[in-house]
Amino acid sequence: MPRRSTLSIATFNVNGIRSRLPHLITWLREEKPDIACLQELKSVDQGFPRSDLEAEGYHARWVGQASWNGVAVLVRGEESSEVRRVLPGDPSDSHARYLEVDALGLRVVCIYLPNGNPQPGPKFDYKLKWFDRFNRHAKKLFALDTPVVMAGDYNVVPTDFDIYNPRSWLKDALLQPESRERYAKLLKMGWVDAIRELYPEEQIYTFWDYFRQHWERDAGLRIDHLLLNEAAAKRLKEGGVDRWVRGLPKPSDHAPTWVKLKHVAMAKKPAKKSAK
DNA sequence: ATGGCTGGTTTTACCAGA
Repeated sequence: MPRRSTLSIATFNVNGIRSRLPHLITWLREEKPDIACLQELKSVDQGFPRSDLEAEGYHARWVGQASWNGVAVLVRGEESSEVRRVLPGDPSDSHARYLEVDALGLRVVCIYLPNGNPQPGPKFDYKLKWFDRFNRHAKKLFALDTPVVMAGDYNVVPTDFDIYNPRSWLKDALLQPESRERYAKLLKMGWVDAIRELYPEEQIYTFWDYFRQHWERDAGLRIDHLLLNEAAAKRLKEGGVDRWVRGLPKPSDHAPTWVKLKHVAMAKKPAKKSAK
């Protein structure tokens, strides 16, 4: 296993893992995240490119689904251990949107929160219900002594500062007060929005839609988030957005977003006996 | 108010994304 002084954890909505595999591999080689949470695989379990990623040195766990959704966690040079692959609270929910693992001394939660458009409507109702279930579970996770990182596509623009211009998005599910209230509730629990913590006064975007040359005009939204519990927030060193990946030809509409945490000791050395 | 673009499937037409 590679020696690590810091741990980097990234989240990347790939928008189709098979069509994005070349970009994903280019990015993994260039940035070498220790842990990568992926969303929108749009692939059944059998279609997941496990061996391609293993050839790059990454062990993967994933939850697939035909056509839509799908999440995965990649760990460089080490296996993760699965904690759960279903968000608790609704046995009838069959969407592949959640994966929770232990890896490299961290608890890592990878989420693909429902988009919720159009709103109002059943999809928006589903979004809010999913969000409520997530918040209930997040409350339990926050209490862990282990550092916890909840990373993913939250499909929420937390404030008007997190979008180039809210005007044409006012009716969108991503900006609704009901969505924002639930995100704010997480922060109120104590979860630290790592990117906002690091850049309190900069406009940071993680998503640029494919329309109207939004990328070229840097008309973006910040919707991919990494939330840290206290133990993780204490170790926060840096973070950022790998915008260059959004600039590649035929890109995902999201860019990888990441944090670096001071390394978590994996095992304590036996205490030295005092020399008295 | 609409549509602009993209990936995946049900493929030359659709759904969903955000």
